[in-house]
Amino acid sequence: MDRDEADILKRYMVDACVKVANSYGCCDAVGVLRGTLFLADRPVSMDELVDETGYSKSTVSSNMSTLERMGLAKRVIIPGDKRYHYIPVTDPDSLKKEMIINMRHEMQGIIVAMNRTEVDLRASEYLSETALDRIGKARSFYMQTDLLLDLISQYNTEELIVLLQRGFPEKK
Amino acid sequence: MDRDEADILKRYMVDACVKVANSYGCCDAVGVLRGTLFLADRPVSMDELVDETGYSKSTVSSNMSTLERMGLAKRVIIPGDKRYHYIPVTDPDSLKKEMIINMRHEMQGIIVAMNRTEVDLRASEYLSETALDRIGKARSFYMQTDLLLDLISQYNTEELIVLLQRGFPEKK
DNA sequence: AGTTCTGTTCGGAAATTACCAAACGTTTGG
DNA sequence: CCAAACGTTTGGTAATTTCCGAACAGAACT
Repeated sequence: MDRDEADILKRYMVDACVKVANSYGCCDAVGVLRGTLFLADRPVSMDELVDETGYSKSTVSSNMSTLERMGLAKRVIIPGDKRYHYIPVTDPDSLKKEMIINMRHEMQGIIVAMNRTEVDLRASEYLSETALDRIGKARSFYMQTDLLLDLISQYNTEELIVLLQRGFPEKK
Repeated sequence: MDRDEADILKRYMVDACVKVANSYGCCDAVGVLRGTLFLADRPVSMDELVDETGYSKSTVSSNMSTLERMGLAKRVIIPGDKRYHYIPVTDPDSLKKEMIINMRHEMQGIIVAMNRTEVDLRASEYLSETALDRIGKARSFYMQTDLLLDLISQYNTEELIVLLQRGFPEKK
């Protein structure tokens, strides 16, 4: 397969991955690498990624590390080859797990901030009831969502779909 | 309340909001504005936001627009004042709705990209079974997740928690 | 030991982004 | 219908980020 045709094939996936990466605050390279890896038909070495993406070795190295940290790529050992090779993480359970971990992390950051703010607010002589009230309500939302995410993580997606499609049988 | 004390009060919320904003790919200003708005005890005009955040009028204007577009702030009319005033969006249903819309949008972008890639792959003479298989599996994951999000959007959070805590009563 | 092949880290250049100030339309009030 | 107030848009600039190449450190093979 020549380079041009490969690039055409990769186009849509790479674009989509870049968008996703950006939405996570990552640079384009992370998305490009993820998309490239995804469409490879075997574990890919760093040189090959350098070759296929056109990025430098250092760029590929650092961005593959972030992909690894995000749980979206894994290193595998190819017997008889001392280089690292990467494979994309594609199994539903891992992807779902990562997704939920990220979201919960975000929720908990907000909750902590709200708790601290509430303490400060109460200690302040210029107490704003509105702000306190708003914090209370918003925090309970984030805590509920966090709890919900915890529950969601205890089922697999198929089970969740069944449960929610069934709904509340008692009320018609 | 003097400026210094106000800043101390705002600190945690603003920090948390900046983090959230960044995780959505937004610049710091969006987070600062959101946090400031959140802790205000009444609708806030643009000048006040300029005052409190230290950003210029143009920066506040454009970033409040994005906040509005994201469904995290709303404009309200104060009778007898021709200026716009902003209030934060804090009600659980709106926040949840926005969250789910964003996620589904992302899912659907990926699904479309995978469909296109699959067509291209099948049309290619260098057909990679591995890539095709991987696309199939990953797509079904994203489609399932999209379906799940749709189901989730049909309940409110309390209901979801009850449903999931109950689980499958038939199997013990 | 030395040599070659790894992958990571570091400093600087290039490109992008965020921000501001000024100019510009719009609306409100006189 | 003019004047003033308001908010948005538009270059230009400063700061950040991204990326590369070179230097570096570590392993494997000779």
